[in-house]
Amino acid sequence: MLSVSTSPYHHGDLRNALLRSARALLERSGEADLSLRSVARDAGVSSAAPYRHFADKDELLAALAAMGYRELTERFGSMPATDGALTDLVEGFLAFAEAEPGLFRLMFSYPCTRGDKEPARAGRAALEALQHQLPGFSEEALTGAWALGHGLAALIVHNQLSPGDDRREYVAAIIKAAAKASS
Amino acid sequence: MLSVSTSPYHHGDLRNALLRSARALLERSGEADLSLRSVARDAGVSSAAPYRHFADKDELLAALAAMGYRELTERFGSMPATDGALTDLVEGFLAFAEAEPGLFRLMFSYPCTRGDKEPARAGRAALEALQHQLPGFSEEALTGAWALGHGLAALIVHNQLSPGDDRREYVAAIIKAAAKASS
DNA sequence: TCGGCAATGTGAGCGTTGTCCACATTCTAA
DNA sequence: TTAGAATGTGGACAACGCTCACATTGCCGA
Repeated sequence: MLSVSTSPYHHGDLRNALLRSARALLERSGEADLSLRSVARDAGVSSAAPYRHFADKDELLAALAAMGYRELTERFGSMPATDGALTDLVEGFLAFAEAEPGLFRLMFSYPCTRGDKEPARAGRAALEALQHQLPGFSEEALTGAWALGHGLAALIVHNQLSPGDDRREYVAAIIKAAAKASS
Repeated sequence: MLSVSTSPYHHGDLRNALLRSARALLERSGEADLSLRSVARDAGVSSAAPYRHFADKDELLAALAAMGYRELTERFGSMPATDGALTDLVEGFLAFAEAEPGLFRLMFSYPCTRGDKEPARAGRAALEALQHQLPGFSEEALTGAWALGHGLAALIVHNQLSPGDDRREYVAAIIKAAAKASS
């Protein structure tokens, strides 16, 4: 056969291709329109193919969420442990949520009623990694910063809050105000 | 006719009945299994009936989320404006999320890309109501407490954190630690 | 009082989805 | 080389969101 580029029967790296497609579709069309079939279409395979790599749709989403947590951890990994680290931590959440709101929403709304699911583990791992990376801060302080970052980012992603021009300054102001009010 | 209790053709209060059914199913089976058809079944009507009261499924969920925000506001409405108000505020989130995790998740994961949707408005309204109820605190402090409450509750709902026996003390410790670390 | 219209409910049906199945193709190790 | 594991296909099924034409009921003006 001289046919130039008939796609081979076996894809070669379908699992990652599906994750990439899903991630792109998530940002482009939103979670509601993210069907397994559309992911398969985007990756150029049949609608049954994904089941060779993920038990069900949920498992694909879980892998995507876990991927997000790992990248969030990396982002924090390159953070200096200075005095403003907690502000940087919160600000990092906002930057992440702004860059990929779809993935952010998926990560933090994934229903993990059973604690053994992958995203829950990945989330805990991210929190624990943070404790290693910033040993100067107490566990409570880091948990608080994590929660504050998540909460602020969620408010912004959901259009209930819009920080001004300087996001970092805004975050610092909120932390300072809350700290003063609760002292 | 002597038939004792044939349900009448017209329900009478179907809209609220649907909301009640949806809310119950949300807690019992989770959001993934919450179909408009199952809500209709639970309310004892045909699967097309809900469309006389909600434009689509999304609108029902939006109404449910808005309802949640109103109840959250009420909860905070009866809060004394003492020194520990911010801790109470955060703790209120945790209590709400614990009581109805399904509704909590729906409220805070509802995709409001367009800012004019009802839940986004209800969320903003709740935040603004808080500023009226606790005039002694700055807007930044209240926003921070709101975000921290949301974030901590999400961590707990998603099984990534389990506070000890005394939740309020735990919250206070986190606020104090974060405040100290960022001072 | 009655007649008609708006409001509200029904059942059937369309297109899409998640998932499974039997089968086809390719890769790999013995 | 060849058997079996891995990976892909097309077709099917039930459930879903949603729409339509039609049925039933409540209510208001003549």
